[in-house]
Amino acid sequence: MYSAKEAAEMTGLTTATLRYYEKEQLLPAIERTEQRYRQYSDTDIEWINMIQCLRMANVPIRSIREYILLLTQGGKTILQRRLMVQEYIDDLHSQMVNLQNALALTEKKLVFYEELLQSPSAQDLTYLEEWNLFKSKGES
Amino acid sequence: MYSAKEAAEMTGLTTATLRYYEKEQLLPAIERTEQRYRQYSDTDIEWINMIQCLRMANVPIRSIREYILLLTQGGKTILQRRLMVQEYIDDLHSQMVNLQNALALTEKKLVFYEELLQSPSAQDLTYLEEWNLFKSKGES
DNA sequence: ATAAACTATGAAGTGCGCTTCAAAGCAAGA
DNA sequence: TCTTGCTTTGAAGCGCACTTCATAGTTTAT
Repeated sequence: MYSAKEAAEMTGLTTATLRYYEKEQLLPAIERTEQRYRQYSDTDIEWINMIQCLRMANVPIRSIREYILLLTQGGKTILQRRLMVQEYIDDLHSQMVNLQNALALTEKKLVFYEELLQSPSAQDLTYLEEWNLFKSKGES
Repeated sequence: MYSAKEAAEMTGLTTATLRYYEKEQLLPAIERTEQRYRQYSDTDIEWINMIQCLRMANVPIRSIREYILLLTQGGKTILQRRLMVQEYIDDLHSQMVNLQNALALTEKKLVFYEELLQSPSAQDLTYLEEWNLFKSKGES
C-alpha cells in the first residue's frame, strides 16, 4: 500500500490530480486508513496507469467515467462496454489520420525550408510569396 | 472574394470562430469592404484550411500565432521557423506514440470482450475479477 | 417602406482538466 | 514538546478554445 505522495511519484501525477480523478469517479474504491488517509494498492496504481494511457490519447474524463460505471455494474453491461471500446478505437483511428495529415504538411514545410536555406537569394520573400511558392511545390 | 458566411461554409467553421482566429492573429490580413464587412480570398480559405489541419493535430493557437508572426517578419526568421516546424514534427510523433499505446490497449480490450461473449459462464465477474483476468491475458 | 437576413463589435459565458488556496487534522524526528 | 511535513476537504482559480449575447448597422427582397 502506498501513500498519496508515493502514488503520485509512481504515476507521475500530483496528489491533487489523483484526488480529482477520485472525485470524478475514475478511481471508485481507494482504501483509507482509520484517519481517512488514502492507501493506494498495486492494482490502483495499474489502474491509474491505464487511465493515463487513455488520457494521453485525449479520451475525455467523462468517457472513462462512463466506462468504469458500466464496469462496476457487472457482467450484464458487457455488450455496451464492447460497443464503447469499439467507439474509442474508431476515434483513435480518426485522430491518427488527423495527425498524419498534419505530419505530412509539416514535413513538407521542413523540406521546403531546407531547400530555401540552400539558395540564399530566395530568402527575402514576403509571407504571401513564400506561401505561393510552397503551394506550387505541393502541387507538382 | 467570399462573405463571412460563405467562408464559414467552405471551411466548416463558424463565422464566430473565424473572427476569433482573426483576433488571435491567425489571419493577419483579411480585407474589408467600405462598410467593414470581411472579404475572404481564395488564399485566405487555403490558409484557414491549413490552420484547421494543425488544430486537428492539437497544435495550440499560441504556437500557430507565433509561427505566423515570424512568417510576416520575412526571410530573416527562416532558421527559427525551421526549428519550430521541427519541434511540431517531434510533438506529432510523440502524440502518435501515445495514440498507438492507447490503441494497443483498447484493441486488446476489444478482443477480450469478444472472447468473454463466447463463454457465457464467464460473464458474471466483478470489475476487479475482470481486470485481473484481462491483465493475465496481457502478460502471456 | 419595411421586414428578414447578414454583418460588426466587445464582453461575458461555457466546458474541460486540472491547480491552487485556506483551514484544519495527523505523524514522526530532534 | 515542538516543529516540520504530510494529509484532509471544499471552494475558488486558471488557461484554453471557443460560443453566446447584446446592441447596432447594412443589404436585399417584397
